[in-house]
Amino acid sequence: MIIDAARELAEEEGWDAVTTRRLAEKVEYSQPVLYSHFKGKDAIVRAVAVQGAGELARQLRKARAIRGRSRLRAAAETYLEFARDRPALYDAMFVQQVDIPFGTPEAPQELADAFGELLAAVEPVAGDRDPETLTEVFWSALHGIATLTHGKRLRPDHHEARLDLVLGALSLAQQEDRP
Amino acid sequence: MIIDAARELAEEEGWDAVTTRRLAEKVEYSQPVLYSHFKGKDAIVRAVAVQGAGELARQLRKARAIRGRSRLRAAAETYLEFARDRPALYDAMFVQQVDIPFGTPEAPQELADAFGELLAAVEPVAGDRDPETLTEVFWSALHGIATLTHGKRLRPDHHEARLDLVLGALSLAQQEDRP
DNA sequence: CGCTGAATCTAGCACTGCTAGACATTCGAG
DNA sequence: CTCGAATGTCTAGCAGTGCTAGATTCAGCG
Repeated sequence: MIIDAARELAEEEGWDAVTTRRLAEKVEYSQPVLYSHFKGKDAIVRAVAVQGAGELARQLRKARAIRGRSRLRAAAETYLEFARDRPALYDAMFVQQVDIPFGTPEAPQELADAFGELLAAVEPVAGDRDPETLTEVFWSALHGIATLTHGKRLRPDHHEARLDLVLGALSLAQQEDRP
Repeated sequence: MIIDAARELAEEEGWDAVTTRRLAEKVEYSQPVLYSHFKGKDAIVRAVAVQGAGELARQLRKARAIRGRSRLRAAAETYLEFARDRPALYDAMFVQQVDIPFGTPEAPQELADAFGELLAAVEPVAGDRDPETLTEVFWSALHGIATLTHGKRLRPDHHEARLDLVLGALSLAQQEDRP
């Protein structure tokens, strides 16, 4: 309930508006109650982030239904749409430095799932390249585009072209298509 | 002087430690003096960011001396080293949402210069791809790697491999090398 | 000397995350 | 059925934040 309220508040007015007092007001409890359920504000943000990762993994999984050549594109578009449509959620997951363990075994399942979905989309085009490392590169490119776009640091009307270039550069098939 | 103090404080203890009071103490003035020179804390951060962009542009320019096939690599390594060695500066420039105009003509010269350096490094390998858009993609990939690495979200011991994959994917030469 | 205007200061506002201690309610043992 | 203990919640407060109003100091100039 606290997590949902925090997420809604962040999505409506941004994380700056998520103060312990406003959050307490929204869940209709007094402020200190939050601290009996979470260690602090960071822990709440972390919980929202993990929940968001589950949501992202689910959406990527749906996109996975689209097979064949456009599967990498489907994953990329899904990822970028998620970042665009849920900016506050994306922020908590990947921008704010909430120290969630990532690579390690004690990383939340939701995060591992999301990465796994990306990996599954990348694997078919990996060729002789290491799939995990290539997925990290794919993810980095998407993350860079997502955050720089959100910060209005890329030309807005070249989004499609950028995506085409990323996919073209990463996928072997496209490379072989080149004359 | 205020800008330098802010940058030093941020580089030593992170942006969280940069409060108007501590900053005032460091420059040996009282707090309100800051507001007669800058509109607010954001303006100070923005000034530090612009200064940082100039620094990045200068380092990229030095790297430009290295010609030929490895020029793209030199730019990428320089960029990532800057992000790694000056994390606070990088944060102000590209992570915190300080609303600096980016694409528009009234963007600070320093930023245009930095982007221009990346563009110059990308152009030789662009082929029939649009150089500006490809530079945006290159930048996004580097930015993604920089921020995800800083947030401990990528496997630390695969940095070189990731860089190789990015350069291999973007450069036409490498593509033609492929059997 | 007297004045003006710029520069600087002290004091304070409304807010933040977080916590100590008081209070109420509920539950289990006798 | 009673009564102590445990649980949950509250009010009040601390130290810190960005920012500002108003008082004060001090230089240069007529």
